[in-house]
Amino acid sequence: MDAQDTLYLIDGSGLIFRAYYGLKATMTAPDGTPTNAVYGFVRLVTSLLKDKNPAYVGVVFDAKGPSFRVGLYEAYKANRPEPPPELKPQFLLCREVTRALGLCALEQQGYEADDLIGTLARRWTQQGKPCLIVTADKDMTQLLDPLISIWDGKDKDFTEDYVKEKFGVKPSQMIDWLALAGDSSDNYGGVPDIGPKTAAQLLEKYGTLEEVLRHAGEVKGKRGQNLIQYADQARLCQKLATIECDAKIPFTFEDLLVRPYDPAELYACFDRLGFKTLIKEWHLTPEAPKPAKPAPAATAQTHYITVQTEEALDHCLKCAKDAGLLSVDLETTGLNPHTDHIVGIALSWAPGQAAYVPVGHAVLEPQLSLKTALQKLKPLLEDPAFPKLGQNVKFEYQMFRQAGIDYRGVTCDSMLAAYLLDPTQRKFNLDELSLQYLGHQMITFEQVTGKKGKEARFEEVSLQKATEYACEDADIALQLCLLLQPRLEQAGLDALLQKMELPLARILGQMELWGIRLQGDTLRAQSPLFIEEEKRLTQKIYSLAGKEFVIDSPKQLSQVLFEDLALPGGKVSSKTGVYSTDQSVLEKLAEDYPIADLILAYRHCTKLRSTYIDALPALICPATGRVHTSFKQAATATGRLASSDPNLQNIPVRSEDGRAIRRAFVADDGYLLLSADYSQIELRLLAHFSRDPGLMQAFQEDGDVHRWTAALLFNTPEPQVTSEQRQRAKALGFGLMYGMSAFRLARELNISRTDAKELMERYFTQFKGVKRFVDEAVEEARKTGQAKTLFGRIRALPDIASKNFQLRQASERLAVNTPIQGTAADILKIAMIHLDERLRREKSGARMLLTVHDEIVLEVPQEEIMMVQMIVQEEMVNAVRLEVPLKVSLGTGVSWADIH
DNA sequence: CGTCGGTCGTAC
DNA sequence: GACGTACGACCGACGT
Repeated sequence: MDAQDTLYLIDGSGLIFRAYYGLKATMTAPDGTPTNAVYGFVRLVTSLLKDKNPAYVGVVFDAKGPSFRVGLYEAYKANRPEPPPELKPQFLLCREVTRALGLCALEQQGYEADDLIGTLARRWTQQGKPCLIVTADKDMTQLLDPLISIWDGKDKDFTEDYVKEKFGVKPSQMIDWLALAGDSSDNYGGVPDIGPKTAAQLLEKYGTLEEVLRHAGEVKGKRGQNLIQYADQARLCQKLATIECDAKIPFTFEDLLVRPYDPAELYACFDRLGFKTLIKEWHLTPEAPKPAKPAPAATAQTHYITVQTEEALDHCLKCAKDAGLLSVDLETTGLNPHTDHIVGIALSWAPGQAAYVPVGHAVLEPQLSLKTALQKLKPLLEDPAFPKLGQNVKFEYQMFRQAGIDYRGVTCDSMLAAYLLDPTQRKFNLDELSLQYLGHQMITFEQVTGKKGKEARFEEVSLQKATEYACEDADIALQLCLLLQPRLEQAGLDALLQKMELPLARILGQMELWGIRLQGDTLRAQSPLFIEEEKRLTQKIYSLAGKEFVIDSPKQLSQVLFEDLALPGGKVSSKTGVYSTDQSVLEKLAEDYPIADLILAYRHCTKLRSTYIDALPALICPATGRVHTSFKQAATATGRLASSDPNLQNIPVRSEDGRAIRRAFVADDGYLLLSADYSQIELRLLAHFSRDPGLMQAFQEDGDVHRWTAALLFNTPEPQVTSEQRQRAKALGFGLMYGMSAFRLARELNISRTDAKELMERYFTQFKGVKRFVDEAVEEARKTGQAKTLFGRIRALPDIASKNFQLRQASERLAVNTPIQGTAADILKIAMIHLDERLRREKSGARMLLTVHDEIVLEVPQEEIMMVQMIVQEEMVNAVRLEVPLKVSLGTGVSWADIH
């Protein structure tokens, strides 16, 4: 279905009412006029415009004055109360804003909105074109037919099945159903004693109202009598419920064409209503419209073609070979490489030049088969010497791999390039990058499919539309790569892209494809136990609190603890003014008040259950029985990876209950899990960067670094260091890397601020190199405006010289922490790349599955376990040469819990 | 009614 | 206010 062919009819009056009651009535324009209904209405209409990009829209309102139905029945809508005074002025405002948006506002004396909608919808669909009605009014379902569909403006489609399920009748019986059951909002009663259920039963049996009335004698009891007595009333109601589809109206469809809006007028309109967020979203300004700004780099002229023959594909390949590069973008049925498949391949070889090769669209036009297309493309795709470009090439790598192609020779990924240039940026999707770097607004997926999110099926899109969309993706990715490559080289980041991020993308793609085996039943069995425990704790907490409340709500909990029970509350949030109820506060309270302990236990239970026990089994891929996390390579400010869906980088390990969750992660049959993690990598990096002799020696001796530090710090022989001294040394070490304050250290160690301050000073006196490193890191950041890792990865620190003390201090902490955390991330990435290469060379059957910041998890054939342990250790330890040795600890087991 | 920020807790 | 990097569940205010 093509959005441009569709007529959209919006039931303005009905939606205004819904918006009014749905949104709180506290919103007002600067002049005091209530605006909640207008706001809801505008939100709906604007999102429709954005998502569907329609050509024809009518926004239909009830006319003032009586409708023709009053002539049929005096009391029609008589008991409907006047709209509330806060709503009344909003009707006119909605009409105004409709016009300001370039849409037609329709109304006609004597008719209700329904009649205009019915009439327009029928006339439009007579031309064989589809119509979508946006309304929340169930009465409208009588209009449903193959070309007329109804959407409630939120999440429901009023399909025939939906009507059948909800009301028990077919859409064509809706009028008769209303006639029998009545409609209180329109003040017609139908037949007494007959409600929705009975009406549906009768119509199921007899088909129509007239047939029901004819068989009234067969209906038992009072209802039968009433059917006879009130037959005429029912017939009248039938007339009232019938939407007039042949209204005399002066409009033509040309009136419904969406006109370009006048930005200045729209600004004035939104401004008067006080819709600030909308002004921002639409980039409106009070000035007259500027001429559309030319995109700085995006090519204005585009030549996109659809490839439907082998000859045409050959031609594209020749173009690519002549150009010496190829940008590739796949269109698929979805994002899961295990269950989804390729429906088309977009290729671009020069800015503005692209081709789309559809191979699996559910349309009648001729297409090449996937097999044919891939056969032709394979040599180029697998040629490591022929440069390929793309956006998020990890995905292409995965999809190609599932289709039997070993995608190689990628020399640029626009997402990764942009990430290296500025890793603090929020988003790296193609749309954002296009807007940011090329000043070009791309077509949205919704505009192409005409639908939102899940229901959208790219394979059903016409080849013409698909070509526009897919070619743009490949084209823009190519343009971005051409633009970003030189900038990378300029910034000295090219090697990181070529030698680190691009090779890693391939490995991550492979790791995600493997996934890790998860025993869902093991987890599912635990859920009821946790729920039981939660119930028990809940009751105990209620009884101690003396009332029931939502324990999960920090606000309510704080009220109970610190106001009702008047416990000593400490921290107060600056933003919300609520007493904190976090772990540290509750732990303090727990010394004296048992309720705090119970709440801690409750939190522990609900956390584990909702975040892991209930969530994880749902993410097991039915095709593989394993969970396939998504590793995000462009997510963190420091260069670390992130994991989501599920996040496998925060699976519990510290508590016993938590470890039970790790027990569900197991090796495949015949395999063992092998986990290798860098020991103290960040502290070792601190030693490396600072060249501090004391710290370096601690690692060279390969003992207990915290004990060693404590010995130096407290001037005590190592064996006599107390556990408290060791704990303090440990907290200091970590605190330093994070730029800790004396305040925090004091809290951590439960000592006074003065003692903490003195401790820190002692540390800096003893470890002079560390002090020097911290100062130099800050100084360097101030000079360059950025922090840098050992391998040249950068992070901009715009606030490093800020006059705002807080901002500046935060940046100074980042200046110290980012090189350490980021270098650790770099080292792990290098180790992964070396390890992958080595396992390949040794023809090992071991598979890398996960990585958790300083850890790599592999699945290893049992018979290879000894060899692979050696290999992993070697590659990790030798990933890089530092002033101090790297150390790796290894563990193996059937489950992930067996290892740590 | 949807979105989004705040708080909390898990990991390294 | 007051130690870095993430993801995500949940609540509840916001929008004007």
